[in-house]
Amino acid sequence: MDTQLLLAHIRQFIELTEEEVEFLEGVLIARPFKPGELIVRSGEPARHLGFVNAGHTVTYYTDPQGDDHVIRFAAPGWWTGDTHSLGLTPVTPFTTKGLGDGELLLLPRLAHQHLLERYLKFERYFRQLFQTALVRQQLRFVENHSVPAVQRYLNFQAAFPGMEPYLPQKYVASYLGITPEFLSKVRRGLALPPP
Amino acid sequence: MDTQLLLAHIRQFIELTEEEVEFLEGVLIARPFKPGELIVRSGEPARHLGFVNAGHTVTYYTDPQGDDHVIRFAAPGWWTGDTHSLGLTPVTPFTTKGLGDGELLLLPRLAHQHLLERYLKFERYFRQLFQTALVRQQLRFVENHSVPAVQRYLNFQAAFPGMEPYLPQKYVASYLGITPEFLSKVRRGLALPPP
DNA sequence: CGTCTATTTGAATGTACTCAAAAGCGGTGG
DNA sequence: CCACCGCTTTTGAGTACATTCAAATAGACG
Repeated sequence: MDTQLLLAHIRQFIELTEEEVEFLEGVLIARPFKPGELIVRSGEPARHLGFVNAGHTVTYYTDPQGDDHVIRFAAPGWWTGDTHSLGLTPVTPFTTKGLGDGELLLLPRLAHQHLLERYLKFERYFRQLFQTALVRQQLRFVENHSVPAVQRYLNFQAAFPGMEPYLPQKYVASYLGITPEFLSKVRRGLALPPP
Repeated sequence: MDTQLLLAHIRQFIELTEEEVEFLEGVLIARPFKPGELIVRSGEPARHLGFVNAGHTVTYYTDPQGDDHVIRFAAPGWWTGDTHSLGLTPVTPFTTKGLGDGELLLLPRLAHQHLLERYLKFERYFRQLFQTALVRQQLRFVENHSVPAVQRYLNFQAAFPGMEPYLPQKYVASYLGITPEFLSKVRRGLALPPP
């Protein structure tokens, strides 16, 4: 199991001892995935947080009408977006799906709890993770009410350079908070603005 | 200084020793506020996280065009929404304003850092705070693209019962992601649906 | 190849916005 | 105490950004 990416990520925030690394590697589960494979399903009780080792993933919420709403994409070196999986409630309303081939490191919810109890230091790591994610999410929320869709699409491309080729457009549309049809028109408008 | 509300809030998540309580009370700053008073201003370097002891507050982001976008309201017993204040960057784009008379307990950014270094346990408290706030924010984000404004308004009333009388409508509108004019029309529509 | 899903395109529609102006409300000072 | 001033809320007309519905086209997969 290759934990290099994850360890490097953690070490950006806290220092790690041998013992901590070993504990961590003992509870992580390597989980390869294939294109379109559902890794964490909405409505399932077995939950874990995923760290992307290779490939890309999308995490989305399925609303009561059955429509999917993308919470976040993840590339190698990122955690997937299903923070709900770590919470107290038995089932998550989020689904995480593989895009293309790749591999995830799964941190089961219980292992996460044991990790935090045993090595309090990890609280700091996750605190910082959630804190920055929260601020980003707040700003993204504001953006969706103050910036038109075309600009949001351009901002998205600037924020995640090189990532778009791996993502189905319907998910990009959902991430931007618009319909796939409208994103198609937005793209057409950007492609031929001169006439 | 009355720290009862805050201590009770913290004790929902972690246990506190005498020493920790004393340290905390030593760094907190009681800050009464008057109607409309700006407590933490957008663009200012001096930053702190606020806990509401009495009254209500609103925290909003001011975009480049000068429009305000409400991130969150706070009632007694809640933290205000300016989590950005705890981050690394020198200035916050968020403003926190008093609604009516009230009092805030301010936790300065540096004191927050000392608190976390000295008593690692508080990392757990804030981790849980941010984690739940993040999930709520994610769900609120989705709601804004899957639910029409009228329903969002009703959801808002259900989620914060009894709070609306304290809040100017223009801020409620901003919280819902609509214009004040449109909220006015939404309310009129709800008031007289029979004809 | 044939099927299934994703994307594109177009027309009609709607939800929410902009702009403008009037009415309401609260606070302040004469 | 009341009149005035500024800000919030209401109302209306016209508009626009984005959606829904429907159908054609393009791609991916077995």
